[in-house]
Amino acid sequence: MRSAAGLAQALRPRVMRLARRLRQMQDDSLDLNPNQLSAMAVLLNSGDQLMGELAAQEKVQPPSMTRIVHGLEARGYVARRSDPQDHRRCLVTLTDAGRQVLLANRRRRDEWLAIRIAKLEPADREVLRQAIGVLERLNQG
Amino acid sequence: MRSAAGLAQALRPRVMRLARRLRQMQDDSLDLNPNQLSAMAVLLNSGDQLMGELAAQEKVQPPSMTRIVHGLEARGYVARRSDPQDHRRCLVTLTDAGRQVLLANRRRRDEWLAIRIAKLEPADREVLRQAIGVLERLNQG
DNA sequence: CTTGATATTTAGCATTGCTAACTAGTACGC
DNA sequence: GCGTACTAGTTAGCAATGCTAAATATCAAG
Repeated sequence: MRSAAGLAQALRPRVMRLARRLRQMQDDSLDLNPNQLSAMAVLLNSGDQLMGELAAQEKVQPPSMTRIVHGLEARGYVARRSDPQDHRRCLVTLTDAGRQVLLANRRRRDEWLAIRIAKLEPADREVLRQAIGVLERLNQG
Repeated sequence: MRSAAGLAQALRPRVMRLARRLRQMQDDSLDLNPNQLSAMAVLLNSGDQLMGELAAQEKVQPPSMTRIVHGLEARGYVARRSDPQDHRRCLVTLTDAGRQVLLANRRRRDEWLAIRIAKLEPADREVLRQAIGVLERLNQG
């Protein structure tokens, strides 16, 4: 079972299942939905963004991003200001409070996975370490 | 970076991203939503189910499963009959048409992944082959 | 045969995505 | 300059889909 097709058949359900469980971890006890969390992650990783850029990156339509950002703004996790060069544009910035909430949440999810990884054999961890690069190439290709 | 925490931090985003792309693949040109597809997968893997069992397995409330199954029944992908022993109960069965659609869809998604896997180096494929078992243990643990 | 429990469905609400239409700001040709 | 066309974002309203509460149908026990 080293053919690409065979590997795909075996890998897909396992990746999907792990992702589903990781996703379930993030909802508890946080008044942010997955979209809001995801938009904040873009701001953390790529810095301030225009509404349109955010919508494009998150693959939602502009009106949907308006709603998502409104929720974040109401909670004080992002701030908005109009672009001084072009007043049609609207720049969205992650606030310190937003950054803290996001990092805390990310840490919590990573912990859940880390605990499970810690229970594996050392050889299994070595496989995972190598898999990081492979997954990266798989996602980019 | 061999610690469980470090591995978790590196792996989580890559697994989530791959899963997101795999999920996006499945919607095109099929009149079934992810819930319906997932319910059919349960029927394929575990055989006929009661409405309640199906709802529990899919972690949705019974009324939601009613709606999901109605859609599948209207398309002829599942059949329902009341349990001969207990007429309150309702058994749901995958039809042949349903099985074919499900398998065709699964094949299509696997193909997308297989094409990407085929572009990797042989050494990378070997890592993936080993990762299958590791992921399995990670999901079970 | 009546009372209470169980499986499922129906009714109606909240959330969230979308498209279409609107508002505000910019840019270009005359 | 000024009107026309374009662009960024928002508002309005629809469709899909999750939920809870209440209704329906069936079973089980005294």
